[in-house]
Amino acid sequence: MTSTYDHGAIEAKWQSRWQETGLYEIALERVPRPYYNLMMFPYPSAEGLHVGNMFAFSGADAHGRFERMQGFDVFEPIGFDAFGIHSENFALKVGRHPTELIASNVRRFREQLKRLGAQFDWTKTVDTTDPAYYRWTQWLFLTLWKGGFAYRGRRNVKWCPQDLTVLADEQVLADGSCERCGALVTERELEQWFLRISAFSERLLTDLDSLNWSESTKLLQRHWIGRSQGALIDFPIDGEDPLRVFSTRPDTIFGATFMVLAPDHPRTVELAAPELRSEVAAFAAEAARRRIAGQRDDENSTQGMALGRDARHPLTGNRVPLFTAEYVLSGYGTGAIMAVPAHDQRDHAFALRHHLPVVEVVSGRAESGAHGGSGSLINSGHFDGLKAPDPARELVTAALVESGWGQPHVTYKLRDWGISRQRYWGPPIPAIHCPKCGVVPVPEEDLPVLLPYIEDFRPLGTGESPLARDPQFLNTTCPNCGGPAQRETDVSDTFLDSSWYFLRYPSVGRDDVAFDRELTRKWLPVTYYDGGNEHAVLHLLYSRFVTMALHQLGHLDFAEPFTEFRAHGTIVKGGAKMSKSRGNVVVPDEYIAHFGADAFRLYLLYLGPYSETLNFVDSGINGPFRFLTQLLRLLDRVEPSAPETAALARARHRCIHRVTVDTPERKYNTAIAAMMSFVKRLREHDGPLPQVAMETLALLLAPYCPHLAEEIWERLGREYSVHQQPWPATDRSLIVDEQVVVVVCINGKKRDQLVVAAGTDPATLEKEALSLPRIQKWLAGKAPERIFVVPDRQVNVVLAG
RNA sequence: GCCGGGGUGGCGUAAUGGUAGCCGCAGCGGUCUUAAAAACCGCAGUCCUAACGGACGUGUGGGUUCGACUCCCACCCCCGGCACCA
Repeated sequence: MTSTYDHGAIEAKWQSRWQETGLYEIALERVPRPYYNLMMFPYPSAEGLHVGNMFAFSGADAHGRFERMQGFDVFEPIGFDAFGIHSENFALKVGRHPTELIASNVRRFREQLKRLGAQFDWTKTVDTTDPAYYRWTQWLFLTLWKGGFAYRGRRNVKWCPQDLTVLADEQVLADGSCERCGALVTERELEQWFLRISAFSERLLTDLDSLNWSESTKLLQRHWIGRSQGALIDFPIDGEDPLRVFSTRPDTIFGATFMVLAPDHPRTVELAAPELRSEVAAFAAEAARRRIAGQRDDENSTQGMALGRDARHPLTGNRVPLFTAEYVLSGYGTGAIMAVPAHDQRDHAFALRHHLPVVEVVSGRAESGAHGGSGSLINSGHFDGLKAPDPARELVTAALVESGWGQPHVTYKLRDWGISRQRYWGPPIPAIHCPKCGVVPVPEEDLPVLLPYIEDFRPLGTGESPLARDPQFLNTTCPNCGGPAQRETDVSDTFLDSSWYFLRYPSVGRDDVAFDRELTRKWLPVTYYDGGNEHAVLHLLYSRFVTMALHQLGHLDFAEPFTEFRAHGTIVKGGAKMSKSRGNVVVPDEYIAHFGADAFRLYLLYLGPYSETLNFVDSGINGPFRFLTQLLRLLDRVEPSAPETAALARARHRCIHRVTVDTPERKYNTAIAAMMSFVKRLREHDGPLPQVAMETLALLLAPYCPHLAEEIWERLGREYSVHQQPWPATDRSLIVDEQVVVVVCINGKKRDQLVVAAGTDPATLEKEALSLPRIQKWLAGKAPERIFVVPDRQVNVVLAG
């Protein structure tokens, strides 16, 4: 009896069959046509896999399965990104130790992922908290360090003076207070590890042009890297070193009427007139408080004070007074600017408030406030009349270079990657602090540096990681001199774990190398990467950096890790992001239990275009579920000897065509709609159904509903497995209709229609259209002015008047 | 503020210069049933009309075109990212 859809039994049956036969285990060394189908591995939260994960994995898996049926040997691994502050904070909250908590989350995730029925190769899975993995994360760090890409530096961290702990940015509330105790958060400077991503700023930017990635993702990266071209300009100060500024518009230098230093610029207090120094220092402190709190409004963007001292304009020798103001940031350019109030809005607002002169140097309309500055230079000495910004920018820069006060310069917003975390739940950074030898790397043969089990893993009050609590861990000997030494107690950022996991997958199981040279050459770079744009600038950029560095150090043959990247959309409900506080979280398990994984996958992909934000509707899954039920029931009507009518053949090939075109373009929704239409057509068909119709449906459905496709394939008497079959071919001669409806319009409005053979010539169409009684009536004896004929589509009769 | 992505029936969406609303959801009517569920058949943008038919209709206003959801200009709203980056 085939008429009931027992999805539970069907899905369990095929999942165990796949496992028994190792259908998705790829012989990585041997297979001839490697295709590395990667999706972003999940962070195993306590809530379990959410709908967003299910959606992404369904889409990415449909892609992988489709490519497999195109003849590729598709390697599709999955893993767990299980270290990190999120996990640790959650463990703190529920009062359990992350070691056991995360392990149980991972177990749950495995089960859920298996129920989804994706073609994951479970023999090649990765868990970032496994010493067999993080040993190589530590190796990566050492390799980068030895290669000159890691260094120690000082950076401010957010610090709660009451809890005596380092805070993550998201633990600071909008008013600058600690989310736990409400105390005002301050900053504290700590010595930390940095990775020199800025070494590749230019390459990370220019490579984007040739990468086959979603444009939306590339745009986010370009923005984040933030390249600006301009000049460094020195303004001399009597009796002091000159003050250096960066400007993207050196051509407006004649309009520089004052200068501004960031409150925390190292020279702000030093350059202030002696009687103002304490006041300037107080201002800087207050500015720092507001900056930590993330407070910014129009009021404090014009807040600032004079330093009581002047610089000199390098080209005119005029006096230019110095100020400090909050709107100038220490972290960008040189932390000081030449202010051109006529052509910069912020400078203009500041000048108004502090009654400073505004000198226009670019002609053009300036109705109110500053204008952007394109036009011709004025008030600029012998540069007057030059077109600005270009070519004036270049000529003024040249003059500055000649005078010795300037040089061309490119700056980037991208800053080096700070990887130190003063926390517990991460891989220990493999460094040793020796009083004699300084900071020395842990020898590679001593890896992994195991994360010790520490009962009390709460952050310490010293700004150090809780690992400092464990004397057994802390105290060691220097690998260099053999004397007593202490281990680095910070752990590394989770993003370091995920910056290289794709390199590991093919080499899982190898305990002698992070990644095998031959396997890596064969399988990487990743053929296709599917992921969310929330990782566009962190994970995806860090992975590119790590790959570039390893390439430069001779460990990889390629510099870019992901040949093709496609961003998927997000699932929302009621137009809003799902969140516990909104109470609109969908628990996928219930849907899968009730409708089956196939129906759930189909529903998620049918919701709309894969790359867009999509709205989850509770009852929506009924449609795809009914479709699968009907499809299964059609099997009862198959007679192997039944011939395929011409009309059915056309419908079938149209369906093949749509699914074949739409699937690789990730238009899963329209591909599914095409299959639904074909099933509808079969249901309306009188008499027995030809076997080929159902076989085709099984093949087309295989990427979307892998279990039911197998079931149908088997019930049709075909050999296991449907997923090893070649994709069906489209007969292009059959994808157009024999007869077409041609709409007849008067002045663009539909008035009647013709049914004619496809390909009828325009002259005939025109003649037949005009002879229609209804059209005759509209013409009312008048002659048409013009007639437009679109073959197989439309005849538009234009009447005067 | 800047940069993206959107705005189409009650809802999710389809159509990127040629019949707007494919495919679904929810709804309504019917068949079957003691009944309900399931299943199956049918209706369904809005307004006018007894009907034939007609008018209007893709965020708003303009434009290009024989013809515009689609292209151009201006604006409004929603979502996401960045946010004093000189």
